[in-house]
Amino acid sequence: MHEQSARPKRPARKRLTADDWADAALAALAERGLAGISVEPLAVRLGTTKGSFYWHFANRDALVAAALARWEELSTERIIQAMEATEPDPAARLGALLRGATASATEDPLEVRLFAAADHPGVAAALARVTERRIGYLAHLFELLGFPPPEARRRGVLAYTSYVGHAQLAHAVPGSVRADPAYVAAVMAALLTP
Amino acid sequence: MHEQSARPKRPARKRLTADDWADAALAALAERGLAGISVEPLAVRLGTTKGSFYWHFANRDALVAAALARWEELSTERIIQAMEATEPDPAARLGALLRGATASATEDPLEVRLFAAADHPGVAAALARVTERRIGYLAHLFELLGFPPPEARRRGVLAYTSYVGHAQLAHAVPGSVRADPAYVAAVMAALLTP
DNA sequence: ATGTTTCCATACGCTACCGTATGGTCGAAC
DNA sequence: GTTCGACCATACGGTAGCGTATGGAAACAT
Repeated sequence: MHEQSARPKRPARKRLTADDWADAALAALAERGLAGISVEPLAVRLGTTKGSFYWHFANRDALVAAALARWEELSTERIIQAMEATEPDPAARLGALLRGATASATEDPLEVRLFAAADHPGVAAALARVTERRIGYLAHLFELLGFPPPEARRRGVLAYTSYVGHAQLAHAVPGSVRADPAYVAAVMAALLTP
Repeated sequence: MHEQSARPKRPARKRLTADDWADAALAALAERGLAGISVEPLAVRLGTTKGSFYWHFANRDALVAAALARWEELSTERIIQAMEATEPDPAARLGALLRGATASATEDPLEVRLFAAADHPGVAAALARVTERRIGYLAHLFELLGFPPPEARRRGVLAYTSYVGHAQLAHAVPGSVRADPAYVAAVMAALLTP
């Protein structure tokens, strides 16, 4: 008790930025859902108090918005990376995309949490934008593969719904969708058959 | 104020049963998610008070369990009806199932709410049972269609994930998956191609 | 009609969280 | 080294919901 340097929290004993709060909010969102973005518990976790929070943000909803913006930014970054992945063949690119998506979906609960929180207007809006971008990109790939636009869109929707459903099941009913290396291949075959 | 017969609530002025509470809970779950199952608001809605509730149930979680049991019962009833539907051809039966499922999924938010609440152990358990029954039945149909068991299971999973994903998208991003009569047909074609 | 059982109303305390108010501290600019 | 503004701590009040306690009212049996 004779030295006050060691607070009971992490060594992080400096001042915080709004981004620090947004990152923590995004992490809490992934771990506990939208309700996990709560000011006081986050403050404890960051080793500070509400006083800090209400300096950087007007209210809780502003923090939610910041976390969503961060997610949207990251998710579009990813799609750009996927597009720039040196993989010229559309079919191969589609396969890599699907493999990567199903793999990361089983690990990362974030997107599942977002669907669970789609009641929130901000969440719904962010989801709408990201969904449209992704389905659009998938449809684009199917067009490159020779499908006419309406059919390409249908297949894009099918590919994306199966991804979303897979992610949901993987988190809600882990046993139902156990790792099967042949699964993605079967899905690909179904998606590519003319 | 001279006649006490007319309470401000509905004409329902009789005593309640546990099932009345369970039904109300299931409705609230569909409308507002798991958090919608809350004792005091439900009491208001039923024109009564917490006193009634805590007579019939030990606590909130018992009510959640009752609502889940009711859902599970209804959902299995439905699959039995679907199985007894006078439709001998497996492919036709599959098509009818898919059409009915995607149609009802866009209207009824209940299942989407359940996935959103899969953190709750009871919800997860109910979902697990229902999911396993449904995927099992789908796999059974694919076996009838001549696919070997592992492939039948894969296609059952694919069919079910696409249903779940479709339901999710329909509720979170209504615009993305607008009614397309050719959609189910395309999905069917993809699922049935050998 | 009276006593029992069943069912409900009300009041209370408790927890978790949001948001405000206000004063304190620390670092940088002068 | 004082001053000023950025940043944070603490105390406070408010809301929503869970669960308990206890006194009644309603239905039913006798």
